[in-house]
Amino acid sequence: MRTILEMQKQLLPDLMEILKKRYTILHQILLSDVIGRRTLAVSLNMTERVLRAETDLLKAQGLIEIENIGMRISDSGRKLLEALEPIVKDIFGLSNLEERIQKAFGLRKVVIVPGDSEASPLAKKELGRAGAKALLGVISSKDVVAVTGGSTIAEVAEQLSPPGNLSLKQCWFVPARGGLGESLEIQANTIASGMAKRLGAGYRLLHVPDLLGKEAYESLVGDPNIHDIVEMIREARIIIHGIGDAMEMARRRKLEDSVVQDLQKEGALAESFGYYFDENGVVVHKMLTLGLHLDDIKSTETVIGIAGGKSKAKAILAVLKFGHEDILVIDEAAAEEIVEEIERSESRRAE
Amino acid sequence: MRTILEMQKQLLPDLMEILKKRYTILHQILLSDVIGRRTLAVSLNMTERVLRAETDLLKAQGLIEIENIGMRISDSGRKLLEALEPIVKDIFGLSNLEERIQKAFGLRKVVIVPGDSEASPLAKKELGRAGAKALLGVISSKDVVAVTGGSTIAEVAEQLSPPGNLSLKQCWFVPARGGLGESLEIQANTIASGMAKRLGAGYRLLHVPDLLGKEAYESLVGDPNIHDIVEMIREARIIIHGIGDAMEMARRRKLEDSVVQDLQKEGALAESFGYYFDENGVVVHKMLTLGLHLDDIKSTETVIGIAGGKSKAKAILAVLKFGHEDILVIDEAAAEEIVEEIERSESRRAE
DNA sequence: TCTCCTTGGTCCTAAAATGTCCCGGGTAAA
DNA sequence: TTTACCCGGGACATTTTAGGACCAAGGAGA
Repeated sequence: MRTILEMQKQLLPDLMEILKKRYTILHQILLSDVIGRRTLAVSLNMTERVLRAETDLLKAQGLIEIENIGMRISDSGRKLLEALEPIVKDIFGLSNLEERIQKAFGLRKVVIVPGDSEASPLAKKELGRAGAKALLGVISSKDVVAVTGGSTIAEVAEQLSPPGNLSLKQCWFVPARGGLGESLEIQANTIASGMAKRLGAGYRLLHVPDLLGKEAYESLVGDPNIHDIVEMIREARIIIHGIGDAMEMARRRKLEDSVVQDLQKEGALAESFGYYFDENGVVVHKMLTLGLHLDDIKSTETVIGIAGGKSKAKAILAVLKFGHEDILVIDEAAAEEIVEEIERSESRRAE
Repeated sequence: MRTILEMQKQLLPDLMEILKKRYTILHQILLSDVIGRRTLAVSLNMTERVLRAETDLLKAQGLIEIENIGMRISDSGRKLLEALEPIVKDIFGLSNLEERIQKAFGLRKVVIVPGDSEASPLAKKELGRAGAKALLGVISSKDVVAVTGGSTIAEVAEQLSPPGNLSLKQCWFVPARGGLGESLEIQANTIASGMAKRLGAGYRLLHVPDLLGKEAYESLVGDPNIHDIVEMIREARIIIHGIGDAMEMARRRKLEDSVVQDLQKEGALAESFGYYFDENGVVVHKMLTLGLHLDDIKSTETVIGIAGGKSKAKAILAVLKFGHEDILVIDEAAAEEIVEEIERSESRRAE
C-alpha cells in the first residue's frame, strides 16, 4: 500500500518541505527550552520574518507558547514531535541509513539523528537525547550500567530524565573503567554520578589515579573496596560508551610521545573505554587501569555506542568491526560517511 | 495512537485546506468526465484564474489530461482520488458523522458524501456513485437484488459499472414492488433493467397497473407468471431503496385526497418501497401492489438505503427507526440534520 | 540600575496571486 | 457546409501577500 504521505505528495508537491521545516522549528524550540525569535532564526538559518510567520502559526495551533520571555514548546507540541519523529526520519531519509548500517553489522538497533553534531551544538544535544532515549529503552529496574567519559556521553547524561513508569532506585551507575586522563566534567565518574542523580538511581565510583604504575596497579587490585566495585562494573548488564578518534584521544589524554608513536605505527584509529582499535577492529593498545576487560564487553548484554561527527566516522567503523556493539546512536554526518565506506568495501568485494 | 492525519492537521492546517480544494477539483473533473475550465469554475464557485492555477498543477502532476476539448481525469488521478477518499473524508469531518450515525442505529455501514444533493446535481451524482460502490461491495455472483424507484436510485443505476473481478451474469435485478405511480424514467422496473444491463446481469420485471382495485389484485396474484416473479422478489438477498418524504411522494403519485388526509392524520413522514412510516418508524399506510412484504424486508440480508438532501433528514430518520437498514448512503446535508436530531433526543433522555 | 533580549507593531518593496479579457482553434449542432 | 459555442492558453493590469528591515515597550537577570 502506498503511504498516506505518498498520496498527499501528489496533490501537495511541497508538503514534505513544509512539514520538515515546521518540524525542525518545533524541534529546535523543544531542544532550546525557551528561545527568542531572533536567536532561533539565526540558528535555523532563516530570516526573522519567515520564522515569525511560522511561529505565529505554531502558536495558533497551540503547539508553542509565546511569552515575553521567549517561546517554549507546549505539551501538545511535545507530544506531536514525539509522534512525528518516525515520519520525519523517513522524509530525511535517515530510516534508510539506519537500516543499512544495522544490517551491515548485525546490530540490534541503529538510531541516526539529523545534522552534524560537530558543526551544531543543537545536533549534539539531539544526539544526547537520542542516546538517553536508547538507554531508557533498555534499562530495567535492577540493572548495573557502566558508562565511559567523553563529551558526547556527558550530553547524554544532561538529557536524561526519569521514565514515568519505572523506578530505577535499585539501579547502579558505575564508570566503565578507572581514571583515563579526561578532564573532570567529562570523566566517567562524573557522568556516572550525574546520570544516577538524574534517574534517582545509585552510583559507585572508581577513583584510580590517571597514570598508574605497575606496582600501584597491583596494590590497588588487591584492595577489597576497589575489588568490590570492580566486580560490580564487570557484571554490568549495560554499557554506554562514546567513541573517539585514537590520535585525538591520545593527545587529549597527554599520552607519552613514545606511546603515541606506537599507536600510529599500529594504525590505531579508534578509542573506546580505554582500548585502542585499528581499522579492522583489532585492539592494538590498552590503557593500564581497572574496570571492564575486553572479555566483559564481549559478554555484556547491551552495549550502546554513541558518537557523532563526520570525522568520527572512521573510528565508529573500527569499533563496529570490533563487533560487540548492540545499539548504535550516531548523527547524520557520521552515518553518511559510514554508509559510503560500506558501499566502497562492498564494491571492492564484488570485483 | 494518533493517526498521521491528525498530526498533519495540527502542523499543516493550511495544507489540509489546499488538499481539500484540490481533491474537490479533481473529484469534480472525475464526475464530469470532460469539462472546460470556465464551466468548472462556475460549478465550483471559483474564479477562472485560481482554478487555472490549480489545474495547471494537477496537469503537471499528471493527474489530469488537458486537451483542446477540455480536461479529463487521468488514470493515476482516478487512482489517487480513490485512495485519498478516506483521508479527505476525515478532513471534511465526515468520518465522525458516519461513525455517529452508524453507532446510533446499529448499522453495518454508513457512507456520507460531501455536499447537498438537493442543491447540487454533482453532489447527487456523487451520492449515486457512493450507492453504486456500496452495492458492488456486497453483491456476489448469484444474488437477487430488489430495487425501488426514485431519482436517487436512478442515479445509482447511472453510476454503476461492472466490477473487474466478478461476473454478475447469474445475478437478477428485480423491482421491489409493482407499479407505484412513478414516472417512467424513475420507475423501479426501468431502474432494475438499467442496472442489470450495466452489470451484465439478468432482470425480470413486474408489470402491475398503478391503481389496482381489490379484484384485479386478487386475479393478478393468482397468475402463475406474476406469482413466479413475486417469489423471486421476495427471496432477494439485497434490497437497494430510496427514501422519500411522505407528503411529497403522495403528491407525486397523485394519491386521492382522502388518502393524503389519512396519511397526514397518521403523521406519515417517510415513504419507502410503497410503505409509509411515521416519525417512530411505524408503518401507517401501504400501497396496494405486489412484491416485497414488510416481513421480507425484515429478513433480507442486506438492505441498502440511499437518500440525500436536508429536507429528507426527517424521512431518513423515520426509516432508520423502522430498524431494518444495514447500509445507509446519504449526503452531508442530511447527515448533519440527522446527527443534530440524535443529539437532541440524547439530551432529552439525559434530562 | 542598567543592559540585553524578548515580542509585537509598522512600513515598504518585490513578487506572487488573481481578475479580466481576448484569440485562434476545434466541436457539435443546425 | 455554416454557425455558434466552448475550449485552452496568452496577456496584462491590479490586488494581495510575503518578506525584509526597523523600532518601541517591557521584563529578566546581571
